[in-house]
Amino acid sequence: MPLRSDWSEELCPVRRGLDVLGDPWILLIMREVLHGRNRFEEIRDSIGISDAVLSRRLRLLVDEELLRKVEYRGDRRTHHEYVATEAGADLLPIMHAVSIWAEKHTPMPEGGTHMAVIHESCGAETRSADTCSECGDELRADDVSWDKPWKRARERLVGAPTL
Amino acid sequence: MPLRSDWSEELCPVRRGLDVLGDPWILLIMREVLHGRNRFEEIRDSIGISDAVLSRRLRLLVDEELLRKVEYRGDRRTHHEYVATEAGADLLPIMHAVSIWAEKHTPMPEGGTHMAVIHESCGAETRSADTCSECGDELRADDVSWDKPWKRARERLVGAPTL
DNA sequence: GGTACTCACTTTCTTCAAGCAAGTGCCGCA
DNA sequence: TGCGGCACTTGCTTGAAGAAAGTGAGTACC
Repeated sequence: MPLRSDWSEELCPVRRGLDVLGDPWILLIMREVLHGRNRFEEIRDSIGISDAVLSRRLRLLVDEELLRKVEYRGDRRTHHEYVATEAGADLLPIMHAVSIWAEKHTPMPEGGTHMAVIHESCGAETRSADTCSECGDELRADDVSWDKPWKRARERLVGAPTL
Repeated sequence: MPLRSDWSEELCPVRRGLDVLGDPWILLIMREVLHGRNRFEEIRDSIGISDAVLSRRLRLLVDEELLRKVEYRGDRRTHHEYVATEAGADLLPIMHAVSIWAEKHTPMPEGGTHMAVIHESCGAETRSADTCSECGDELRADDVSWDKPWKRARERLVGAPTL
């Protein structure tokens, strides 16, 4: 990763992981993509990132093979969109772990409420990052949705496409 | 957090979490502290961070109440040390999730080997971030150790002290 | 009492990314 | 042919990273 000291050769997996993930934007971008917001403008507008930074991050994520850039036939013209690879979809437990931690240990702001992570297969809310705390199944991005009451929205994750 | 745009008031918990954790050093520092390396020099030497950056991060972590700074009577003089709060110890599942992801999706460098996370209560290796995949118990920092064969070391985590 | 040493920082300096605004180039349409 | 939308790229200013050197408090030795 060119943005900082290169940790991609570190023996410790935590450190290798942070080489990619130790940046505030990476997980947010990946989350948007997993939520089906796949186009440059959609991502930019939903997370409030500057054009320049988003462009650089997307290139990095494609290089690191967390995203793939594909052409996509829109209403009237060809667009580009970014879709998650398996490596990208596997970030889901990290997002869950972060959100579980933050709900427990950061002050809930005005107007905030609990965000529930729903395991669609069994319909229950899970409180574990990577396995459903109800049925015990492994959580997969395409089988999970996030209930965000402050948005009155229940967003379905879309997971990794076929490679 | 003064290092970047302030996300501490965000409604989305992932974003609030990244306000603190979206920095490559934070998790590394917390990991060292949980491994019993509590003094400034120990942390600096084990992760290779510059004095200036470590100093700033430690202040931030104390402000955010992930660490507490305490006096400690050493061999012959009083030292300062940093100990994890409960919020700090609860970062463990995030570290696990990052390491599981990295072992699966980043190339293992020369000389690297699998790092096993051992749930000491049952003695088994776990492959889940927050619950033991063998016995199903919740993983706690003081009940987990990390087996790092490239160091020939099995390091016990020490968890959060009494507040 | 003076010097040396350790520890935990702080300061200084250069380089490089963030964030903002403006500009560019390529469709596809009227 | 001009226009607007999209996906960037460029330029500018501010500020953090990283490296090295300096500071100051506490302790030990002579």
